[in-house]
Amino acid sequence: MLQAKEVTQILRAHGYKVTPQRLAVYHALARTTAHPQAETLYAELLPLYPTMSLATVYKTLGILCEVGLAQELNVGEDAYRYDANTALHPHICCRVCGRVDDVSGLSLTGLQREAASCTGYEVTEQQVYFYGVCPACREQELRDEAGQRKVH
Amino acid sequence: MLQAKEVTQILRAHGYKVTPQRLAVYHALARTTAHPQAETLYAELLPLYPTMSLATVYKTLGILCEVGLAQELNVGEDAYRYDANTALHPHICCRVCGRVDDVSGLSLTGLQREAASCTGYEVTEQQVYFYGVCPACREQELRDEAGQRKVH
DNA sequence: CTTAGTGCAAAGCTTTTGCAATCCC
DNA sequence: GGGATTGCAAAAGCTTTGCACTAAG
Repeated sequence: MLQAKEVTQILRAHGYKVTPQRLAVYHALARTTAHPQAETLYAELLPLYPTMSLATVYKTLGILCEVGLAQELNVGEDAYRYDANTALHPHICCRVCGRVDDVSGLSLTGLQREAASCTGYEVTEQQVYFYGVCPACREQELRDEAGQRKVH
Repeated sequence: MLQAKEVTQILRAHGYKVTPQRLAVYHALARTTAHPQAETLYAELLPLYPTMSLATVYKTLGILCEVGLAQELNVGEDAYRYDANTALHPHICCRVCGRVDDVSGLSLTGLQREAASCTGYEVTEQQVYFYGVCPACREQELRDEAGQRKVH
């Protein structure tokens, strides 16, 4: 998570002005690992910035992605999610509760090189998504099964 | 690409009726490797099935994915794409022309197991997307640069 | 004959856009 | 002070839904 000073420098370096709204969106995003949607960030910011609008959140997220302060995720929901961690890392999404977590410790650089040689593309980015059931929901499922067995 | 007979069996096995529209959508999808969007399939089918509606295409694609005859892709566009190849394989998307190709020959099963052990999730599915510039667009870019040099 | 599916139009959502008022530099 | 940015409301797209009609089994 970068400090306001560094964010300011990066925005200015790309020709963007620095506004309280932009800093607020960046910090709200950088503070969490929940990979929020624009709407969620907006709801979080509204109490602190009562005049903030959802359109501004969207415009700001677009700029943050463009200058490399965030990345956009697409786990297959109706809405995009955003991540202030722009390092190359996979994400994993729980099919039961919908949470999205980072996966750290997987090496993906080899994959990108392989993809380039398989396809002839010049490969510049990648996204890896896993789907399944998170630890909390697995436990819940086990408890549900146990409960059902008692009933029968 | 499965025959109509096999598709019929699979739909029936899941309690779905078999209609000309459903077979048509499946075959239109299975015939191509372009990973079309719903709208594209609809436009392709309209001449042959003049009463086909876009809503039916969407509903049918939903069913095809549910019964395992197709999968949904999300390369980060405004619309979903669909693929009748349901084997686990990555996709690569050209940032210039937007085409989406299959990547074959990458082994991903190890990755899935690693992700499970890193996160504690039970991992059931995965999607891998690469982004870059396709061979045709790379050549075009080279030609454009050469042209520019002549002008100066 | 019964029930599911189709097709149309309208609604629902997320995201973008136009524009006057405001703020950064 | 000048030009970018904000915030509002409306628009734009994709996808879903409600419902009368039709077709599958």
